[in-house]
Amino acid sequence: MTPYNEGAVIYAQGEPSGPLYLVEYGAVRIHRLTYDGRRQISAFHFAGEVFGFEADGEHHFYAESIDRVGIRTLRPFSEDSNLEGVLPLALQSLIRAQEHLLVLGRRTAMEKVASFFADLNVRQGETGNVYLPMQRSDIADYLGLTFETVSRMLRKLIDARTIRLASTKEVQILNLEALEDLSQ
Amino acid sequence: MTPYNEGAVIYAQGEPSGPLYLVEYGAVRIHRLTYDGRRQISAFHFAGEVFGFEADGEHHFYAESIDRVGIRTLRPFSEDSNLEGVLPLALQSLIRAQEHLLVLGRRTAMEKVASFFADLNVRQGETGNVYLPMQRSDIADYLGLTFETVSRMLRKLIDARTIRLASTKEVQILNLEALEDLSQ
DNA sequence: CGAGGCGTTGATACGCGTCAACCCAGGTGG
DNA sequence: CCACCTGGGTTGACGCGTATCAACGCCTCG
Repeated sequence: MTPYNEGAVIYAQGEPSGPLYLVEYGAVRIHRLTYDGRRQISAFHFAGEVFGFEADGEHHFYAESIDRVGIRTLRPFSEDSNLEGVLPLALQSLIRAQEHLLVLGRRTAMEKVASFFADLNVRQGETGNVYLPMQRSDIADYLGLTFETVSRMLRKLIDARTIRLASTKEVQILNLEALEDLSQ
Repeated sequence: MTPYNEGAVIYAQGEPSGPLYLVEYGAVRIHRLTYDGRRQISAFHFAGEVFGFEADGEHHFYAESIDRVGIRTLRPFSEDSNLEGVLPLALQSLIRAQEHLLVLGRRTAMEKVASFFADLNVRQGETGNVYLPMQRSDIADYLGLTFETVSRMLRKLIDARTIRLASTKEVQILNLEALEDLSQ
């Protein structure tokens, strides 16, 4: 198990790929930059999730730690391990990417932010308390928005008593039904 | 090998999944509808490509033929076939989905349309002639735009002598470099 | 105490969506 | 064989939602 401090590069675009990575604790962002500095975050990964799939032996994205992270390396392609379990994990990543396509392509800013919180709530155990280790600009780059717009949507959700901010990194869901209606 | 006429449903959201599907000829669209009628096309598939991956035994998208299509069914999960080849195919789908995320999240309408043509050009053999079996609204729903905007971007590309329309369904690329510059 | 990074809020601009009119090609029926 | 109809595509006028630009507050760290 390897620990990383926040903001560390776990792998970079262009590096050779190989192992898979299991998040033991903390959060990771997967992203890519365009020539002109725009950034798209394609995924966040939390404890228990696996990332690092590549088709051709080379990483096409950056993986960076968001907070303090523990990563275990899996080597499913070495001779002494099974390929059995890999396909379901890859399919899980595919499903997530496809769901994200729906959000990016056909949702308003409000719907994007609402569905982001609804998704995190499910992935964090449906406690109604969502932890946001990433900063606003990370959320924006994940949802295809600006951080100002993310901030404004938060304000609207707060004013509507749908959520509450315990701190800038902790969201309490006050009205899950309303949130899910917005997420569609 | 099963032939389908245009507009046929190959599988529907909610149906049990199982086999994979190999396109022998023609084109297929994979899409989903939102409660309020908006549609997101997550992928197009052309001859030689495989689709139909699901994580949990159920289809979460619709697969429909765009024109006349021939489909071969693959049953990699039956006992007499190999699972070997499936992972690379699944990873290919994952890569495509991730690339598409970049396009949907951080590109202008012009860049989306340009990168769509550049992508089709590559997938159709880089001949400089791109065949568009799908209608404008399909392209729009794939790129997260309206069909009017797609039409307007076409007009701009034509006026800039970047492409030419041989017919509404045939694009000739006149200036590949310019197209790729727009695609990033 | 000062500086810098992150977040919020406000004013304004603009890209794309919406709505509407029109064109064109293909198919059908008289 | 032509008139008509229908659906897909194009183009234009306008409005809205989100980006952009800017100011400011707060917290952390030196």
